[in-house]
Amino acid sequence: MTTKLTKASRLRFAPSPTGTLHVGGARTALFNWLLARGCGGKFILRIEDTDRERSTEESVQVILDAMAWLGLDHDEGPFYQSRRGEHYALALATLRESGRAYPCFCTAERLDALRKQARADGTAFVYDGLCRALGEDERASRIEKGEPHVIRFAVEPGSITEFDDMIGGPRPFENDRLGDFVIRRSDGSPIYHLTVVVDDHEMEITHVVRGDDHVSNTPRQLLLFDALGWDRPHYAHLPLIQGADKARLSKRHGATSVLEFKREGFLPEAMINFLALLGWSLDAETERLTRAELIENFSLDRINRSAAVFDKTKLEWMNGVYLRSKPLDEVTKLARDFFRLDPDDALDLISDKRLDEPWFESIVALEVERSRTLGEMRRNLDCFLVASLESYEEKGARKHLLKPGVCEQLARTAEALRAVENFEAEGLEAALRSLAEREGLSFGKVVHPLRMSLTGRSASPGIFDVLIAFGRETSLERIEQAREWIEAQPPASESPASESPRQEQAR
RNA sequence: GCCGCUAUCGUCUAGGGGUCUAGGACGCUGGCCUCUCACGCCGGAAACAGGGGUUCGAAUCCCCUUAGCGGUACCA
Repeated sequence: MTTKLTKASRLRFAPSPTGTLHVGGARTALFNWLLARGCGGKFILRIEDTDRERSTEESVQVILDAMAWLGLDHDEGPFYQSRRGEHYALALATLRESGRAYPCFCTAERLDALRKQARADGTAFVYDGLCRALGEDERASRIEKGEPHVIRFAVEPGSITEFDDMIGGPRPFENDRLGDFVIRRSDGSPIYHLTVVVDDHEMEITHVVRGDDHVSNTPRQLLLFDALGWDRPHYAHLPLIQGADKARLSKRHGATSVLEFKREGFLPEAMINFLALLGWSLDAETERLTRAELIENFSLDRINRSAAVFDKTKLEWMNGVYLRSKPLDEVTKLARDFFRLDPDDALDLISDKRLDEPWFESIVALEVERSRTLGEMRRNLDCFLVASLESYEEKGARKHLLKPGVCEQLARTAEALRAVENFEAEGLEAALRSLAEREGLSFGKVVHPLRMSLTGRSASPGIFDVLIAFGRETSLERIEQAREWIEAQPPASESPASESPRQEQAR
């Protein structure tokens, strides 16, 4: 077995189903997947659900869904540790027979006391091996009596475990710091360290690539591999991902679950690209890499040794880049599916039907370059999808609608629009420009109130595009509604800034 | 507390003794484009944690300090 990855290499992702798949786990999965795909080896999915208290089926489903969304397909599995009890029991028996494991009857109270004492002494807690000294006869009789006990692994005192981390380099470890650790609970279930070792061996895992939080587990697992007489896999420990405050990523950092990003309208390919660049880089400038390029170029030796902060803003930028680079019909389909998927979204029947019309593609075209995610696009497109506007953006209304003369001017704008022969960009521009000229107004003074009337906002696609998207009839309707709204507003308050001339200037 | 890992712009990073007056990207910012917003384009501010060594020469090697993170379970 070599460090180099070959077609014979077998890697795995082994999450515990105790919550959602967060970006850290997703990155670990991605790195394993890239490595496997890059060398033509196998990628195995294993669900580590030996903790019956915390593992849930929903969580398993979430992991599966998230992996599928990201396109991280596995060649074998998913295997469930909860269904592999006999394999662990067998390994346990072997260890018992060879004398490398023994029953321990120490109570939680005694252990707690030892822990406190160690703390007081300024040293790390290590089990003192009390029960290791027990004779087989006593062990048998106490077990016979039904005394609760765990099984501990007997660590060779004074020994050293060393391994060469493919990312971190040589890591010698004093086994005395471990003490005889537990490998089976008093309820008879196996502990993680044992299950990983048994599974990694039986599934013939050659390279274990996992989070940095597992480094301290590695010596224990190595000890078990050795005691069982099995070959050790190679290890690579990935630096962790941190939140903006440099703390370990958690719920308080906002969206951290992969499926949350999906819900917000991120694209899996952008997610993959971004995650790959968290702790790994190809060179000094390459930012965008396709899946194929990642597979081809990804390698362990260009992985950073320091933790990276998850920067959502940059992810948003990258997602925008991907969105903009897609062909329009593809974005349209994505948008349509995304809009319909959102359970919180109350698209009425009429607009839902319109999602299938060519018209929908035309409005998507207007917002792609203004949207970084599909969610943002949904919000930007809202004014086109509702039957009528419910409100006007406050600041914009104050600036562009509630000014003297605007209401009347909108009436004349409406007239001009009614008179346009061909309701397309050229004709509309000519009409509005000549209107502005006749009125002695800047073009913007004509456009802004119109934009507010049509979209309810001060920012939108180009006004001609907006007019065309609505069509003459709806455009005129909205102008009329805006005029009614303006008239319904209480007269300008007596704030010094707005003063009297405003009313008088009204023509 | 103890053990371990890490330390380049706010963030992701390039850099592996001279080519570094430290490069790219996000973000921020000035400008151009312009009916607004975006997009795009052009410019700007912004970093080698601190202190000792080693060396003719240190962002690069070593040590210490500091800071952050991880681990310290009958969780995984």
